[in-house]
Amino acid sequence: MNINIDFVNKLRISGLRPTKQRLKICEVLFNTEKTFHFTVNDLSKIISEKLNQKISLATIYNTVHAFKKKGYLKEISMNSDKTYFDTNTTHHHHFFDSSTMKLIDLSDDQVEKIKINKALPGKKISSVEILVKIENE
Amino acid sequence: MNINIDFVNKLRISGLRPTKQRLKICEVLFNTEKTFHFTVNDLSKIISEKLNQKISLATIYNTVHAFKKKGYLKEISMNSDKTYFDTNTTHHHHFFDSSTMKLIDLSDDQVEKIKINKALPGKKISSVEILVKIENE
DNA sequence: TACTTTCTTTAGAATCATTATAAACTATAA
DNA sequence: TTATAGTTTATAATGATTCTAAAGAAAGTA
Repeated sequence: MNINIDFVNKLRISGLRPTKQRLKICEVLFNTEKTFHFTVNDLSKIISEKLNQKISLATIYNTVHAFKKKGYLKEISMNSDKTYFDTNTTHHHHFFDSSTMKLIDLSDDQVEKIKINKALPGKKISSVEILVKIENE
Repeated sequence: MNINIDFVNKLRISGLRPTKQRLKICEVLFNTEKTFHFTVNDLSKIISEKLNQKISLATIYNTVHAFKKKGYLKEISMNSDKTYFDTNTTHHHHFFDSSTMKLIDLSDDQVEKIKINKALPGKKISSVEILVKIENE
């Protein structure tokens, strides 16, 4: 499996030991054409149901947080009982469909430049995220 | 107290019975100059510690949700372990200061008009919210 | 290779916000 | 005053997330 060699290197470079649990999670998250949104519960189900593997929930939480810290995942800012993560770490925004409870990417160039005309002394902007809520017409 | 007469009327108009618990919560939330942000836990503390009153947590949850449903409160979209509410129900956005974990209003006219150049068939936009994360310089 | 250290994984317990339940209570209308 | 529908409440239940402490695995060193 040469796919995994990349992941092994990436993990090592990040200071994370390439354990088989982390490699499995890498495959699920980063071995796809398209980026996607997920909750820890989603990820856990993919691993146990689709791949028939057993990785402890605690490990999945640990790994997701470690990946987020390293910048390989983004946490999405929205109010929900669950926390959503995004494998698309480029700067972009989201639609949230209240009818289906699903997130949809809204790329940066599909939004006209946002200009914030308010400065807060001693503070700098670290991110600007738009959440567009949609519903059935 | 003529303040309360207003609240009694407002509650009645909204189809909510003006109970003493709801009136007390109205006073805390709406009897101030400035709007503010709070969590259910904050509100509960204000009532028990500052006002020395006892309102069940369940009632506070019920009331806050009822007020939100009627449009007297807004829920703020951001990822946090707690849910934040806002007594400012006009259309506006937020700064979230990661250093202090506090929300700051960003009024609509302090943001240049947002244009979303992506339409989703069969869906309509119900809200557009910007969250600007800031940190110490 | 053997040993040591440090990092990881794990099951299960603990925590914390929130919601559900069901009985007691209260506002309202007739 | 009485009946009814809406409310409050304590408490239990739920569900996501974090903590714990012990067992296991990777990396570094000789």
